[in-house]
Amino acid sequence: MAAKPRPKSDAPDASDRVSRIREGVTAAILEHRLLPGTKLGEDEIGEIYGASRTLVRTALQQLAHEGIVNIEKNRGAFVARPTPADAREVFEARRLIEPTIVDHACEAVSPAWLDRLQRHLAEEREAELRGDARASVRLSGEFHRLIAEMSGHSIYLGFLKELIARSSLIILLYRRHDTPACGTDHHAGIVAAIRKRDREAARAQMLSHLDEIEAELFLKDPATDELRLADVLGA
Amino acid sequence: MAAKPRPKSDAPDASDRVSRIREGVTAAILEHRLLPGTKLGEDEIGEIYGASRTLVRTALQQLAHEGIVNIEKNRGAFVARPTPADAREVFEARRLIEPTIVDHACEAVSPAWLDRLQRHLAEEREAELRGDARASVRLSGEFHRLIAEMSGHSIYLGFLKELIARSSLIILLYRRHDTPACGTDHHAGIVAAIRKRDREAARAQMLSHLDEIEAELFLKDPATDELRLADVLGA
DNA sequence: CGGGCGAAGATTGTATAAAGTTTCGCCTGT
DNA sequence: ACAGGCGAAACTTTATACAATCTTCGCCCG
Repeated sequence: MAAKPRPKSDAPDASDRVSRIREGVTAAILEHRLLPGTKLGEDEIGEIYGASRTLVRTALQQLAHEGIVNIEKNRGAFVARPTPADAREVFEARRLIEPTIVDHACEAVSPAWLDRLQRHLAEEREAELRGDARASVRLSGEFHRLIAEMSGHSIYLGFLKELIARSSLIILLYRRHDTPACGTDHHAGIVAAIRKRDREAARAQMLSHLDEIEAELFLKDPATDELRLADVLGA
Repeated sequence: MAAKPRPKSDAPDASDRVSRIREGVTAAILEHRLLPGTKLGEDEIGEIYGASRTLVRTALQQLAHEGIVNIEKNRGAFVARPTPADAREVFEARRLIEPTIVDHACEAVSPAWLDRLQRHLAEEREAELRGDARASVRLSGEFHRLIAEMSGHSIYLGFLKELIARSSLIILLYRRHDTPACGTDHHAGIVAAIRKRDREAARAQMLSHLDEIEAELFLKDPATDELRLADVLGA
């Protein structure tokens, strides 16, 4: 009669070693410590985490499936370098999915969740105040993921995790100015709408928030090899 | 000028050995030759494909990420058994994403694509006529994937591939009657709308098509262990 | 005769070693 | 001096061997 814990396949924070590697590398990419194009050698990572290449390889394959790492046959794994076309696709998908997610989040609202959101906003403000760009980037993505968790839809959550990870890379590559990745004010507005259970307002604010993020990107179209090279040299 | 400078990480039909295993197992699951709950032993599969466990393991991990296989620690891999709650999430996601996909497909329409769709419809009708249930199930899913490919959005395509695979399992588990998985007529109607570039009609038809599929499912809620057992014995 | 304990078997998780491929430096020939 | 090719080093890929874990079946005890 056990209630069936049912850890499912992709337990969010499984404490096994491959998850530690995956989350470590993910954090490094999302906080922009690892730049797009960086080679991720198996020995190198294995040394850092004290694991054999078998585990590292598993973690890298998962990251490849999430789209933030490219694995080239017989050449190795590299931090992904999304093209402008990729960027447009990612943001189009987010504009489609995230309004629906906040909609559901409005129905799942509870004091515990509101508290959690409030604490997150405080964390974001704090990071922004002390000018910690890395923490800001990470927290900014976590806000969106938090709302997806709140919605209770595991499929949307899985999709969005992928989209957020890719977005972080895109923002790094194509942001015009060094403005904060997401406006904390927008996030506060979204939380306010959720608190009032105003689904329409929440949808609208989420949509305009995403539009604003994308508007700050400079998505030049051709992305020819020459321009790519120029990017690398400039970086 | 090279049309394909980068094969990307998840090439759809890479001809390496792990892809062969993955596609073989996927096909078996999607054609309902492997039933939910079936254990997928590593040695067993490795023997079949003449590969070592390393490659089998890689393939199984990919399938786990796609959601059609569950990997339980120290126990092995099993064909996934989606719950009714999973089923509702999958179809909600499809209702959100697929109308947008056909919308884009309408803009990408070309004689070559129309021909491809037409040939696919013929294949579906043929399979249905000769009562080949396995081929029908497979082709039915491939129709939706074809439209996603047509839309040109690789992210939507990736998401939908996952959703289609899970849908196939869901339909197997929860279908009321032995009706064909998808009405071929509906597919023909959708193609007609695409040909006319009537985006609104295409969206509407796709939506009602999905509604109809879900309506034929019997998503009992509790899914207690006793009922599960009854399912197995009945199958 | 039923239930619990325990050892044997089987299966997965992990590490290490062998094999194949790519890349880059170096050398030779023109 | 430069272009082209040869070769070694480094890396990924694949296979195999070892360790840890779970399952199963038999046996003993109540």
